Amino acid sequence: MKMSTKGRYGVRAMVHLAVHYGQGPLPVRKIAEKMDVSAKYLDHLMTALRMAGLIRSIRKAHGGYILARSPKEIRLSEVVKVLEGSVAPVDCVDDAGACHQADFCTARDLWQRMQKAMNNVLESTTLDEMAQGQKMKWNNLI
Amino acid sequence: MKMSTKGRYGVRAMVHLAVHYGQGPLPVRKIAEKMDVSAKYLDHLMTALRMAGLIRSIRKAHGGYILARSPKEIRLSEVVKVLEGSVAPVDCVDDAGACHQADFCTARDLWQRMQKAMNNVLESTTLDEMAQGQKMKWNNLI
DNA sequence: AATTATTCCTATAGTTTTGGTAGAAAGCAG
DNA sequence: CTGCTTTCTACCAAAACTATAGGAATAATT
Ligand code: FES
Ligand code: FES
Repeated sequence: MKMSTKGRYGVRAMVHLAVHYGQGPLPVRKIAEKMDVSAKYLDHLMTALRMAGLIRSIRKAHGGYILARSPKEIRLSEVVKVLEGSVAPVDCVDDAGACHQADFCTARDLWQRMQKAMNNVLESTTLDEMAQGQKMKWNNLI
Repeated sequence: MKMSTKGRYGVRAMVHLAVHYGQGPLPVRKIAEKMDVSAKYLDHLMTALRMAGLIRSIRKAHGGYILARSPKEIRLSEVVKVLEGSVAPVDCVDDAGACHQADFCTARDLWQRMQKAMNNVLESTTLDEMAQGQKMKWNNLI
């Protein structure tokens, strides 16, 4: 039940963009530096986020990425979905055909309840909330 | 956020054992047959479940596996934990040292809420409930 | 027009995890 | 001692993950 670095890095990068929302574009290099991860790898994740319409790119010197919408209007469920795919713990939740005996399988009910529980958390959290929380943590340092 | 076949097969195998609880041991071969998966592979999972103390083996002709405790006393959280490890979506939830900046990371709060949500489902479900549900589905066929 | 900092595209590759297979040893009821 | 089962150890192929690399496109700035 682990999330890959795609989801982990991607969410954190989006929080960075949310924290700097309205302050111009943020280049991948800088985000990667702050996060202490490979910029070249983060590149790929940003591409996925861009193609999903969550961020926009400014391709030039001193360009970078900005959120496509206000942080208040981006739910974490969208971000995770782009990077990890559905949060279904097993495929038969989304597609009954994935398991042979799906119609008579109690386990499936359990997976469904798990998915619902996770989705509930992701759906009820916005990037703005996370950005606020992040700023809090930084302020407490002073 | 996918669960591997370990968790998927393992949970289903445990439900089988719960359904036949009190009716003597069930050999891996039969369980695998019912589930339509490789018996040799299921072997490994049963060994893990045995070593965790969830099932007991009877090693002889017409032997097999039985639940170590009543199905009412086995929560799904235990089963999943044995096979998938912690349900933490990322390692830093269980071990703050896993991420460099864990103390100042808002994402970690999100992962923690996700874990809690999942755990809540798994903790509040027993094997007995699943066995009852499974019997229901079968009865409805008639 | 050249410079420059950036995204964007495509390809490659090492490592780990997954999902199995194989074979033989050990236990024990009958 | 035979037959059915678990148990142990080892191995393996394919997929997924986690990158890395090199260069082309873009457009503001000089
Ligand atoms: S239907 Fe997919 S695990 Fe049972
Ligand atoms: S602390 Fe692990 S993702 Fe932030």
